[in-house]
Amino acid sequence: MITLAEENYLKAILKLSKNSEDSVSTNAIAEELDTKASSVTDMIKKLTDKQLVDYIPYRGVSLSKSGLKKAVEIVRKHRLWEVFLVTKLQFKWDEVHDVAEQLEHIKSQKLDDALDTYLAYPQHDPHGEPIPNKDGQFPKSISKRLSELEKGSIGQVVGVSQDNQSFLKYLNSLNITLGTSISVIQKIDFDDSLEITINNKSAHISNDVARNLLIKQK
Amino acid sequence: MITLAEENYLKAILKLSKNSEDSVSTNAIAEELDTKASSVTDMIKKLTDKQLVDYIPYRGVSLSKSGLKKAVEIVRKHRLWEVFLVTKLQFKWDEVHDVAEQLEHIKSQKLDDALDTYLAYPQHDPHGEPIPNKDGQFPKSISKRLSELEKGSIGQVVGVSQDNQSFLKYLNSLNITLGTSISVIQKIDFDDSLEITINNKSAHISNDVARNLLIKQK
DNA sequence: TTTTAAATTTAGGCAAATCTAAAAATTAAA
DNA sequence: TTTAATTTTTAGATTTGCCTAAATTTAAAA
Repeated sequence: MITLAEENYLKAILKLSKNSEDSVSTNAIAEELDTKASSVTDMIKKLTDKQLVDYIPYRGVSLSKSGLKKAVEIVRKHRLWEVFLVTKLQFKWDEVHDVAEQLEHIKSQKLDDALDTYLAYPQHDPHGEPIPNKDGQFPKSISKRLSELEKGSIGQVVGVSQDNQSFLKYLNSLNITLGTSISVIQKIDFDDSLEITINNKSAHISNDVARNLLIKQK
Repeated sequence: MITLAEENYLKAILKLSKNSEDSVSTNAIAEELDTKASSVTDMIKKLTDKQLVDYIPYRGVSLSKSGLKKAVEIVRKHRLWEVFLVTKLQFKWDEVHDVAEQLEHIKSQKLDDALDTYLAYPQHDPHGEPIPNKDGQFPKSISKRLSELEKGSIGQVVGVSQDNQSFLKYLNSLNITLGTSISVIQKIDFDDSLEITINNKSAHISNDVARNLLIKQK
């Protein structure tokens, strides 16, 4: 049996290895989970015993095959529940995270399947993040990060790659939501920030924000 | 913050005090939760510290006002989720218990409310058990236990007061489900068992079973 | 009313998941 | 290439929820 704490570690490792590829440092996990490095070392040993991760002391951890499968499963459940909350229960896209964080740990294969069917096999969650299918395959991405677009490009917001409350609230304040049309006016070399127009009104956003906005180009 | 284990104890105490009224014995709780009496004593002390129960050593426990509120809230969530699973996700009535047992611990007032609304404020779960409303009030019962009916009475099954898998499977084998028409042919004094007809086919059931069948009389 | 049986509590321990403080290993800097 | 700084691990504790075995209290029986 895999515990709730273990599931959260697997999820964190998956998230971190997405950005940097391959093995993840103890400190990075500690920060992600808001805990201490020593606690992470302890838990990693347990996960190693269960063969959910590969671990070389002082060198970092990576998910094993079964660990990856488990982690993807949790991500899948998280995103399916987010779809449920928004499309069926009328939650706003910035209200779903904490609840989905709990629901993702419910253990029932039958429930997962039934929910997927009920929601008509969605491929993206309310933030535009891809939902892996039953076999753990992610749908092909049709989007780029706003930070990767050329000057003069035009596109629509199809997602975000970070769903914390404060980021989503900031987007709301900029009048950016799913479907919002954005064009790149100017790219500032100095700090990689961007001059853009949002529904034809101009604005200035940091690279940090641009990197987390997923755009489907016109 | 109230833990998962604590919630399960509150629920157990509520369930047990429903049948016998007032204070509940350590042993009864241990049996209900499939644990040891000494563990129960430990936990009861914690619940006492949190003022969720009233406790007199060697004399038993009862729910305090806030403990009762909490316990009813959990029951409410359990039953709402059961309705969801059956009416939206097409679960069978004997498949929902274990999953609802997990879902009942999700903490989100907003979710509870939204689910209730989404399900159109149901008053009974798929087993016919009453669902308390937001304020903890149970709907008035329109049913009697089959064991309480007079010889010659006729009625329809509107619920069961025990939703464990084996009981529900037994009912299925007798062709008893919600809405099934039952009439009492004979009451056997010796063991309080009953001769009945189920959709006009005769059968013999124990008092144990009859006590857990909720009937709406014609 | 003693004695016996049953129920309950206490004492002492264990595993999971965390922490702080100290030690060891790795990386960066002089 | 030593030294210093950073990262990581180990050691030793703590809390939660549970256990077994022994002691205590209450209830039942002789």
